[in-house]
Amino acid sequence: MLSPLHKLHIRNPTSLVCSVKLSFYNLTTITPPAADDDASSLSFLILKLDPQALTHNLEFNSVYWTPDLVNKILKHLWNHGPKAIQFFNLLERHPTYTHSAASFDHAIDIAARLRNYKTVWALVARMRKRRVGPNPKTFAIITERYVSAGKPDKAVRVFLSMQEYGCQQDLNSFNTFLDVLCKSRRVEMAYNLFKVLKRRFRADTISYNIIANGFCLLKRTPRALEVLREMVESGLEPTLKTYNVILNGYFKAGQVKEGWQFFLEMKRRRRCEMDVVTYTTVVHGFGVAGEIQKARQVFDEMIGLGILPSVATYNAYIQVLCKKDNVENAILVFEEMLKKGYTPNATTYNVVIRGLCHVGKMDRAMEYLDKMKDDECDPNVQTYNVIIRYYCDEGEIDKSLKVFDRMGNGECLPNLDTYNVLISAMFGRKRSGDLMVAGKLLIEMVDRGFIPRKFTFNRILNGLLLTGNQDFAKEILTAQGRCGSDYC
DNA sequence: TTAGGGTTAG
Repeated sequence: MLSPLHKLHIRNPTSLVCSVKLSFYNLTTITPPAADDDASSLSFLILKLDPQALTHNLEFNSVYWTPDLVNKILKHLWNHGPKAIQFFNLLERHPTYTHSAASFDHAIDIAARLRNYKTVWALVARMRKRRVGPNPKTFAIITERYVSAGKPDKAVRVFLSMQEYGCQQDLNSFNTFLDVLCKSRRVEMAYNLFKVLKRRFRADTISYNIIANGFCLLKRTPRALEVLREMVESGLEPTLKTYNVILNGYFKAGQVKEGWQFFLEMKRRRRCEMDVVTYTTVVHGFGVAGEIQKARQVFDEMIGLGILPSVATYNAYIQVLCKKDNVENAILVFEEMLKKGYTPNATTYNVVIRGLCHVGKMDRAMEYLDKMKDDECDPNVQTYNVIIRYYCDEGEIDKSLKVFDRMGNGECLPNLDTYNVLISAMFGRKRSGDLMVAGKLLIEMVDRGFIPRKFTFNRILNGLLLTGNQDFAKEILTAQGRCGSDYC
């Protein structure tokens, strides 16, 4: 059955609205699960229309809304937070459809990323009122956002208050929160909390692995080993994952010799089986250290032992070949991967594209971008960012703007990095008009909920005042005013 | 989304 939304692939907003109305009115039966196309067409419509127009044009009662469709749309609108929240709120007034817990979680994540905590807590309250949450995942999201916004103390308070919101706390939520702190490099804080609460939550191997991995991320392998000693003393046995954490820790800290010794030790002790993650860690570790021969040897060894490489293994191997060997050799491995029947993912393409860009083969990088579409592997924001960045570095601003336009027309919205790279590039080239483009990009990014650095505002404002463009400078100042109260 | 391996470039 052809989706009723199939006609939405029209880039002209006016005709788009008409086709939506027509197709929605024709809709009488229950639609099949949301196709990606439906989600992107609806996202495109939501982006084009202001909320009022949306209420009038989008026939909410006629679309067969499902949590799956709503989640897909929220994902599409990830880099346009204000629109995503408007859409979510609009749909919340729907007469029959009610949001799922997962959709609430998405919306909460988006609001928290915009640092709009008032909305976050309002959503939590609504979630509770409708009896769909909040759940441990909701709190994982909220605490993670507080930590990454530089408010780890607030995150701890939120974690400790979970029960007041009717959300049960257990070892899982404890471990999740420890991991949130560790991943944001607040490892000491995580460790202190761990010491205080480990008895209450009956900390397990996973808790210790999380803390050890945190210290490894900080390249503090000795501290990680200390944590594991503590673990053994408390009567818990290390697992393969524990060993993989330490192995990775050595390589991350640049202790290649120690890593290799540890790997041999794991091999020697038969009781410790090794898996694809172990091998991927070592291939990547040697590669990053520039020891390509060793990386290749370990890669071959794993195949010889019958341990199947995963797509991640190939990605790691291809990446280090690009960086420390030769992009053509990396492409040979990419081709070999295809021959063996693997399906490359966006990361695979991204590392190859980056490799090509890095040696100035921009045309071939663009070919791979097209190839992604043919292979039904959607380019993501990182894909575009790499190409835009390298075009900018080469001074090919017009080409990078062309790629940027492709994003705007397609299914991938630019993120903070995209805007920062483009705006900086506008200052590298002393051409009249560039300042205006930079200013327009700046306003667009603010409208989409991104917060530019103060430096960026000042740079553009100074330029505009020097060229006597007072009116546009005022517009920029208004945009700056919309950046929130805790802006600095 | 209870833990371990793979994305930019600096």
